[in-house]
Amino acid sequence: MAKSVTFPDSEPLKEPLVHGKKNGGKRIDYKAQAQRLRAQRQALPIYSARQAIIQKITDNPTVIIVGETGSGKTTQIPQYLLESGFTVKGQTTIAVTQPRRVAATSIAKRVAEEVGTPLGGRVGYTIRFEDCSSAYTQLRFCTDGLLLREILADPLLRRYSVVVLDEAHERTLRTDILLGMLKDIQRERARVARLNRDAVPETAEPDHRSRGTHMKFDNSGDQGTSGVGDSGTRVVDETHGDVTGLDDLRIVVMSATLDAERFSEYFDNAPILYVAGRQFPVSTYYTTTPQADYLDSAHLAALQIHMETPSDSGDILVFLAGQEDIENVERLLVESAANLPNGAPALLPCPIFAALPQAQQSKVFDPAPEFTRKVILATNIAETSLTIPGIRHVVDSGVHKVRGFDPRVGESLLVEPISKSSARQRTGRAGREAAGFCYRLYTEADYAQLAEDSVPEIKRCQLSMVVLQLKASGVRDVLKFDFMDRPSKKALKHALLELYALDALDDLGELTKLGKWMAEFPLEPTYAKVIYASVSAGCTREAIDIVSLLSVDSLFYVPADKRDESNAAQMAFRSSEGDHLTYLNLLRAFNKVNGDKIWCQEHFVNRRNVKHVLDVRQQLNRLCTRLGIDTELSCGTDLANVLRCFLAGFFHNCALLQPDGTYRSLNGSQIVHIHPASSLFGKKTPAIFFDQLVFTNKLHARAVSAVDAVWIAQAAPKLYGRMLATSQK
DNA sequence: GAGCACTGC
Repeated sequence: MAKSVTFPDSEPLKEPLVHGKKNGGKRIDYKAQAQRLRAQRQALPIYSARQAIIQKITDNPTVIIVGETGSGKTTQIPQYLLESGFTVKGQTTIAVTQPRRVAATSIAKRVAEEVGTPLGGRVGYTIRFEDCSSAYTQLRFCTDGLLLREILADPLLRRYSVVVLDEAHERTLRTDILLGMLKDIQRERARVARLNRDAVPETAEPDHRSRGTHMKFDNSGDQGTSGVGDSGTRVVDETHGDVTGLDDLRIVVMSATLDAERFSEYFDNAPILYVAGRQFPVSTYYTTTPQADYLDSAHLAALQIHMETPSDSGDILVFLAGQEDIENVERLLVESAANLPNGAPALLPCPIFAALPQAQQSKVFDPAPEFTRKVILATNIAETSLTIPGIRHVVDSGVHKVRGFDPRVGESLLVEPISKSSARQRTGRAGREAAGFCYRLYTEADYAQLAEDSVPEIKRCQLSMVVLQLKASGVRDVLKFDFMDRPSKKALKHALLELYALDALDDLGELTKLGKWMAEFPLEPTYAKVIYASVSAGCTREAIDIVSLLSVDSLFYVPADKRDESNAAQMAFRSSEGDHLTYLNLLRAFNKVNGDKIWCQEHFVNRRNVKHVLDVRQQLNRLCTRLGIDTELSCGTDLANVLRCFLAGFFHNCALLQPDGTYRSLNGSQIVHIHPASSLFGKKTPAIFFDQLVFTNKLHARAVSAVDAVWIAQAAPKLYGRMLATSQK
């Protein structure tokens, strides 16, 4: 388990009281512990709405719950369902999804304590790489991505009686797909539930089970009527086979902001329940004039707050767009901190962003020394993913970096204005422990111009994996799929064409055998295709290694002030063939020293990310073994073989060196630049392929390797056969 | 000469 002090967005959680079955050799009295927590539970704002919530969920297939920050919805509603017999021990489970892994685990721990059972028993969690649940689990917390993959194996989600989607307002890619699929599943479950009710003989039970009344509610939770075995009548459905005893699926959508109307409309006008929260007031200030340089303004604002408010009035949190911004403001603040007037309290800048190694990330959670105030310089990571205690002042630059995708121009990563809901979320970070202050580095008129909500991820990302997953889950016409926010037709068609080119779809757009195989992998289809190609090429070992390595976005950490040192350290792993084999060298070296901490520091290796790589690798190995693939198949020293395999998936990501020294992409003829962090930067390699193409200030190819142009033609003869033949002349 | 944040049996 990652040891982090991160907690989910909504509720401040206490550290779990117990982690295992035993504590200092003594058995834990779970019941007594739950008893102690009862008063806390009953003091939560949501407690007074308990009956109303249970009633609404009883009476409606779908309910939308808007719970403000601090309402207790995340920990309490799942328990209300558990206490009210919405699940039958050994038969049905309640799933509660979270967008983030840490949230799923920390909430499960807390709820297990409140329920008074060991974690993994009645209350458990399941996330990728980690299953802490059992046959007894009736309340399962999981990530939304995990539930999504579960649908592939169980298209009707038979084991679940209720699915609770938490943090739905974040509209992550997975939440959006889940919304659409759950709506479908709910309809199908209602249909087979009717078949079951019709099949029950008159004598079994009088059929007064109109909508929502066919569940018994008692606190034991053991006597619900699932109907399994009730009548002995087997119910078989044309599309789903044996559906004996299968009941309706209830859906609870939980959201923090006021976009509940849209969720309600989407689920056939499902009722909305509002639950008040517990949040301290935050005074918000705007600048009177637009700021030309938000880095400068952020620096001055932080300094001004520090000088004009007592240093024990709480720390300062500054929201900036990215690593570069943060490092710049940090430099300015370090200078100012050194020149503070005599007797003034000290100022301690603390940067935090995802690419920062864990050890440095955790510094923002350390209490500041005496007479010192922390200024935390953060990206969006501090908006939802982690909550830093002690913040009373927020400085909001009004910008963030957004990943974008347009089928015509590809991926982009650009600085853009935030939305109003984002601005409110940032403001709220100042009022978690006491009344706070928020300084927006833009005018009130500018705020009024901001979009109400951010664009859902599904409208700004590549969709090939989404489409493959939908197809594999039985959605035949993805263009007609009921998305809550529909991606553009162009983006969907682009994904369909990509899958067709990868041989995952046939001429009719139906999933091929290979496509079904590819969907088994928790990978972008391109990577799954590489693994497939590696089997006949005899280099599965290396293909799995490299695909795993590409699953994290920074293997190295390059501090701004130690660039040369860091580059020199990385030279040890450099392969003249490019980044893919450089990464492979890094992995081998890492394994040789057993991931030694000091070694990682000396080589500027991001240890946490390489550990993640090892987890992914193990999972891929297991999956391949299950599919009958020999994962030890290795090409030894003939590593060119592996690169050739990558072209089976990445034939769209190739570029050729032009006489003028630039690279032009093979499919779009755009000028691409090798990313400066690449081992091929500045080298003149005739033909390259790359993992990603992202537009920032230029179109950058990230993770680049050298290949033979002939291999490209061989990998996609229909696309490039002629073009390459003519360019050779 | 440069990388927002997440996730996946």
